[in-house]
Amino acid sequence: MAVDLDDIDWAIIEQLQQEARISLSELGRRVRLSASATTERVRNLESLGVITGYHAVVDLTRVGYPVLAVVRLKYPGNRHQPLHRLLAERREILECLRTTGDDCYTLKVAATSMAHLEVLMGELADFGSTTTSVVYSQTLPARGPARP
Amino acid sequence: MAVDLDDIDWAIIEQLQQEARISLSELGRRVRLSASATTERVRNLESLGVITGYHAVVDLTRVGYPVLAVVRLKYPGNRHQPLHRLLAERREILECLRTTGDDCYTLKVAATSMAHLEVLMGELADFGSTTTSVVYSQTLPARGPARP
DNA sequence: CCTGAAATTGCTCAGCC
DNA sequence: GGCTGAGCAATTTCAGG
Repeated sequence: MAVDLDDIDWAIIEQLQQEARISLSELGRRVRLSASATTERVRNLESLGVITGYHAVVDLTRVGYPVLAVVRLKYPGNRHQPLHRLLAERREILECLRTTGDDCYTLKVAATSMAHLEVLMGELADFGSTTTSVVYSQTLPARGPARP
Repeated sequence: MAVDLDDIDWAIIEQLQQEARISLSELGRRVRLSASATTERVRNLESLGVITGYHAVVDLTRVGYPVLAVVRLKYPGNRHQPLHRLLAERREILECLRTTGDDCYTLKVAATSMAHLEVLMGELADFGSTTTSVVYSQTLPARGPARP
């Protein structure tokens, strides 16, 4: 499942993780490769599924979601379908990880207010018992993995 | 702290959240705006801090991190400095949220193997008691908030 | 993987609505 | 605020080596 990546591949990945909107020629300059070779490398990383996408990140507070919460969901039984439907509908749920342990799911939820969070928690409570922690601050900037 | 955003701003944000590498003219076409107007809008969203960056997302398994874990850290006392140092050094820690509740921090950690995860947990254990859940699957694609 | 040239495309900035 | 159009710069692409 893992792909063999050399130094240049990793240099490309590092650059695009930091600044995804640079041109391929600028990227080539930074990793010391010609534009054509850079283009081919990037296309390859994309088609191998190493790079899965390029996304703008927004400041949640500034776009109107000042409340962020981590929710753990204890989900008895196996009927995951209804939860998946909720995930599809509710864009306030930004992330959903299925995990080992007592709490089957860990979610990241954005809300416009505590009242809004309460509504969302009500919907999640239909699925099982929840544990909610409100986020004070995001201690890290967005980043991805480095070369192992 | 919040910024007033109209429909076009949101259309721009939606597009860039999905596909951050499109050109400004292509973006303009999609949101039905001229290239110059689009450019000005995007620059504005950036300088207001609404858009904080553009980042490539990689498949953790394919780049050599097949193990992902959610770690909750119960952190007694107020000396956060040492933890911040660890965060800076250890790129395996992808995210760190400071939260309300018994567990002061929730972290997302990528590891090359369970043995590697064990090493990382050892380092985190220096700071307080930890609860670790290994992630089976990421149930959602990367996505951001929608218009409230 | 590189170079070099051609073609396309995108970007910027007036002037104007 | 936004549009158009021109001029300019840049990137992308594709041979051939």
